[in-house]
Amino acid sequence: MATGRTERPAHRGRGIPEATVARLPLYLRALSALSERGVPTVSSEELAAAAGVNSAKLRKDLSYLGSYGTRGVGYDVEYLVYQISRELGLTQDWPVAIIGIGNLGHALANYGGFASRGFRVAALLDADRAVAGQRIAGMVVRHMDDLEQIVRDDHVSIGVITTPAPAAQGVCDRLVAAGITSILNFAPTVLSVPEGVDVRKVDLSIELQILAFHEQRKSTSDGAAPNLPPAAPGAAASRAGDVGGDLPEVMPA
Amino acid sequence: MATGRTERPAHRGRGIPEATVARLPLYLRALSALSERGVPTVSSEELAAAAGVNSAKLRKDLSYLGSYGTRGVGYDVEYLVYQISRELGLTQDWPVAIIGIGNLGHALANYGGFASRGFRVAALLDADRAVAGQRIAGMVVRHMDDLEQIVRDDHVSIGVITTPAPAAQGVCDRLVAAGITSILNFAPTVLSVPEGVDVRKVDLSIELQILAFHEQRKSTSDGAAPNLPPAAPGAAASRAGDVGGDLPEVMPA
DNA sequence: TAATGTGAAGCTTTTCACAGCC
DNA sequence: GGCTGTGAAAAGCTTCACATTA
Repeated sequence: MATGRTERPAHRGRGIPEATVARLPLYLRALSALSERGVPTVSSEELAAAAGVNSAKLRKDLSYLGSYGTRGVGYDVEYLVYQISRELGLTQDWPVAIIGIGNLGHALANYGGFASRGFRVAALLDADRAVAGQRIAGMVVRHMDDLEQIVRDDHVSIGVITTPAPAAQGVCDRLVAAGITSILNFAPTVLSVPEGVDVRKVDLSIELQILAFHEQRKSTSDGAAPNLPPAAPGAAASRAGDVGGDLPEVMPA
Repeated sequence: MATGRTERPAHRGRGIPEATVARLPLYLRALSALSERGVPTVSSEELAAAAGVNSAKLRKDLSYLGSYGTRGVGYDVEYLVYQISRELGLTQDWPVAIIGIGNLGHALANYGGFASRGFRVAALLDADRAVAGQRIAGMVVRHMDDLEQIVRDDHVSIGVITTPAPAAQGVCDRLVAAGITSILNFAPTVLSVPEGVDVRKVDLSIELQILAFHEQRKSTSDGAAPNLPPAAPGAAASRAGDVGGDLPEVMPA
């Protein structure tokens, strides 16, 4: 999410669009796969296909980083891996702390994908003293009391919040107070943070609801229902204003 | 409000912008909290604050659903909860299958947030016969062999893929062949699907990389480094200088 | 009077299409 | 000949500001 800061480093050619930044990791992943297969160069068409975007968009995106391709040939895979890694800041180490060691925190602690690109799980924390002390994924879970000290000593730069929703804002505030300016929030709640702190969220429930919206459209607009869903049992009952009268169970044409 | 009239809600049909759809769940969550606290009405200003957006955007978003507010007053909380729920398709039941019961699948199976809004975990599946048969979150894990039958018999409408990346496309293909048209993918890979199938992805590693990008900018553009990150291991510490790049060699992490 | 609903303006992102270069 | 890099057009999204209405 945008920092809201208006001041720009005034570097010529800087100012990569947010939408582009969000796709760079995708390109990087596709390039890494090519690299492992020993492929030396790749065209925008091929790379775009591997990343699931169209080639014009890919070329435009890459053009914000510089002119790293060769006309008539394509892009050097290794070179591009390096340039994107550098742009994303993956050539440095990013110690991460996971706060809230429930089911999800536990799963993330064991998730291999963390380590792969400069992200290193530096600490696991939990508010429950029964959890603190446990050994998970080769690390001892620390108690929340030590949060500030851990952030300082281990130079934690990214906090991952996997607590229950009610605890999330409090944890967030403490992270921010401890100097952390990048937070990944898995708790289903909106976090409010001061200017300059970036929060990104991962929200299962929101994703499902978006899918449901489109799924609903599919079965109502087509005559042919793919996997007909069973009728609704407990729907939100309307009070306040009889809703049923207006648009009762619409089935728009 | 809402009398028996069949006045069409302004933008019905193909009309609701994708960006708006993605925010409706956020509004719904904020409204549900208000509802539980017994708040009867809410202004766009208040609701927007609770959802973390600005009020003009909120009003515009809601206007795509219809004119559900009252000038001078605000929105009726219960009524709006119902309208958004209906628009999102949450007044019906959405049986979900989770495929791949590793750490993450396990965590999701136990995650309470599923059940809350019409999403019901109908089945857990795994390719490993040692996992199939186990009891998790009150359900018996089924073997992948039964996928097609389960999808059919339980009217599964959404597939959640939590397999390792290499297995994901195969699972996806089978889901699609079985008639599923909505997929939530947690595997770090691009899925290719035919037209008409919706895929949404949740990707931890991408989110972290986006955070890293902004974090890097902060420390290089500001004089004041918040939590100074330790220098990279072997990486060429090329700072914000542009192109210049040579180094066709990679710098993996 | 207070707060919605919405044209219009301003931005951002995507797509097009082709000049330029290897 | 093939493919990148990029202006320009189109589409999509956000914000403004105010007429409108309960």
